[in-house]
Amino acid sequence: MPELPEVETYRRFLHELAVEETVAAFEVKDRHVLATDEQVLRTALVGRRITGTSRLGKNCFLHLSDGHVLVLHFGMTGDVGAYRDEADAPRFTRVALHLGSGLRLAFIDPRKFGRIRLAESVEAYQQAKKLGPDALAITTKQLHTALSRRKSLLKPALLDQHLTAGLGNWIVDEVLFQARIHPERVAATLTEAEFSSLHAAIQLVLRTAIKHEANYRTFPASFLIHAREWDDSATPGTDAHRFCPRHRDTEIVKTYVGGRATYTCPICQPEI
DNA sequence: AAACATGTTTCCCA
DNA sequence: GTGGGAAACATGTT
Repeated sequence: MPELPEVETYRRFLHELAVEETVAAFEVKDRHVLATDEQVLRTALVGRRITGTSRLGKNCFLHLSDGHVLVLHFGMTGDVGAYRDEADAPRFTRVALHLGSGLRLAFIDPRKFGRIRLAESVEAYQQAKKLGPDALAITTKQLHTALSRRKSLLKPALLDQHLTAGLGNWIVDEVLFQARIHPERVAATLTEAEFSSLHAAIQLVLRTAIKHEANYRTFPASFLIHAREWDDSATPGTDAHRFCPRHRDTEIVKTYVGGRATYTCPICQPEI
């Protein structure tokens, strides 16, 4: 789940519940998700106030009253939750922040690919991870500059968080479908018009997804996402799922690009 | 029951 | 340094 729109949705959830609250306790149920020493985290958190939240790409930040930030990265299966009684702790809660109000915020992560760490600042973290500009903030010009030096395939380039931060596998497929560009085009060969379409599609897909709180099933019918996982009307003997929203007779094709499952419409997104 | 999975990092190779 | 491919991580779902 956690690509940029999910993380933005989580951030808003945490913002409402946590800002102006004090951290009363830091409970670790599974150390595996900690990227900073447990005691260091506890010392940094307990007694501090949460002054605000922010997000960069797929990373969510809780700002602390001493200026440091708690960085949440949700890996592949991370989620957030809130509860009051231990008996109501969500399944797979790995870490819980107990707030002064008595509410407990859960960092939920079945597969434990997510990480919690402390950073000096958002900027310090961005530098350490060499993260590019947020995918919602990147300009057409910045996108153009970054991609026009790339000889790699377009899809892997867009997934590279150093280039721009926040795009994940599902979003990139949707963006490329909306922009009508094939994922295996060489990044540097896009035309001016294609760079513009690409930028517009990134904005459209991210804004739409955030508006729907990343609840993919409620996305517009014009989105490719509906032809994915939950739509298991695949034609027997093929790897296709359903049909292109624009060409009702054309089956969406599943391939692998850069090792990742990739869905395209062969008519909308002609190869090379 | 084997296959597949939304992310990131690392290693090996050209 | 650049880019590709595969593996590893840990575990749930189909």
